[in-house]
Amino acid sequence: MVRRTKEEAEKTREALLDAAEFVFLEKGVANASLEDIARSAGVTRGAVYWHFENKLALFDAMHERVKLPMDELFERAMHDGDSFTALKEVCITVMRHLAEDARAKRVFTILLLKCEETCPAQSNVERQQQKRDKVIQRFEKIFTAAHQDGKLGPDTSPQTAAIALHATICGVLNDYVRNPEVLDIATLGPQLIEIFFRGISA
Amino acid sequence: MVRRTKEEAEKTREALLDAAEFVFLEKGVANASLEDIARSAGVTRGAVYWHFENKLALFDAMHERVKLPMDELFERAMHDGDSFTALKEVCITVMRHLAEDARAKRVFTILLLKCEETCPAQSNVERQQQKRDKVIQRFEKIFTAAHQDGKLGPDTSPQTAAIALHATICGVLNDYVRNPEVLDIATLGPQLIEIFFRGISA
DNA sequence: CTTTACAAGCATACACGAATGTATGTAACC
DNA sequence: GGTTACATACATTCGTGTATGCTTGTAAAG
Repeated sequence: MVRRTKEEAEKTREALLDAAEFVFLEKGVANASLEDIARSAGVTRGAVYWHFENKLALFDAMHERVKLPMDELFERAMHDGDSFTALKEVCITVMRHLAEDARAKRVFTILLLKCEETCPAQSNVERQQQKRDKVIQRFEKIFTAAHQDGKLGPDTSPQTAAIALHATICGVLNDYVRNPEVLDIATLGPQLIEIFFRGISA
Repeated sequence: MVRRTKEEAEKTREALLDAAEFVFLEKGVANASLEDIARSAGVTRGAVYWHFENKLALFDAMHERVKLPMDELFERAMHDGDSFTALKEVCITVMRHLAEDARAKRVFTILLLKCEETCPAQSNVERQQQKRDKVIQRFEKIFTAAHQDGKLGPDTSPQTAAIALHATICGVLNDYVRNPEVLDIATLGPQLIEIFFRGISA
């Protein structure tokens, strides 16, 4: 059955991206064939190669369709004020958002568990690194301000606190995608953030 | 050139496992062919199929050759006493060990970044889950004792503390393998553990 | 102490399927 | 009538698994 109008073609594209999420999640990116994805979307490989150049392009399109925790963390940490408590709120909001946005959760899980980082030159890995650095830099700025206000503990530098917060958040998200049914991030996330900030406070 | 004696055959086996580590690290598990690994070890695929049944068996053998952080964490947390400070030391020791043991670091990196978790029924994933549960249970026991001694903060349950500690450790290790040259785990690991324990203490 | 048979430890050759990329066909829209 | 949006068909590559060949250690037999 041929999609005729432009809107129907767009539907096919979206269906392919949706199918990619589920197939990648189930079989892993490397082990999933374009045939699998096409069939899951109710079309053939012809449709896939019409909309996307190849598997990598499909993967990238799927990736760019969602806003992942680290993107959101950076954006919100930029705009939502510099205060200590505001940063806490941002962290909690980002975690909660991942639990609520099923699509973001799927793609994030794929990136963490179902996808190999091949050569470091891969655009995916590079961008990931840059995001990480930006987030940590942003954290460091906020913690430096807090440090000057005497809010930080005496033996914790702003830089250490920034890297530590990033590691903590990554840890929670990591544990969450590995057992989403056990670890309830909506309640445990805030608690862990609370523990962390208590640990670095004066 | 044919390896003749039993010892030389064992050398070939070890060379294959070593080669597997480096090739998997570089190209990812799925993208690495047995041809790649054999050539990297200076032999042909014939040697690979003589020593191992297939790629999965080779992967498992490589995996079982090392002791990874979670194994060590469980063992040491079992034997090294139940005290609060002892647990801190255990966490730090485990982190430091990963930085020092190049082979363990390689395999751990492969498991985290270079290997897709395919079907959940895979033995690898299951064992990983069981280790995680055991470690957390062990943590919970120690924290329960600390709670009864009044060492724990009033609003943090032993269970929460256990999961939180696990997430924190995973976060550090995760960040470490992603940028080993930036994040110096030998100095930052202990600091983060310190922050965490300060956060949960009364 | 030599000879011989056999198996270990690989290398080489071959068959096979699976996935990819492309080329072509085809129907409907504009 | 041409282009869009696919389906279908084809060629090619790549990796796997297996079968076979070859060389050497090794142990039993004489």
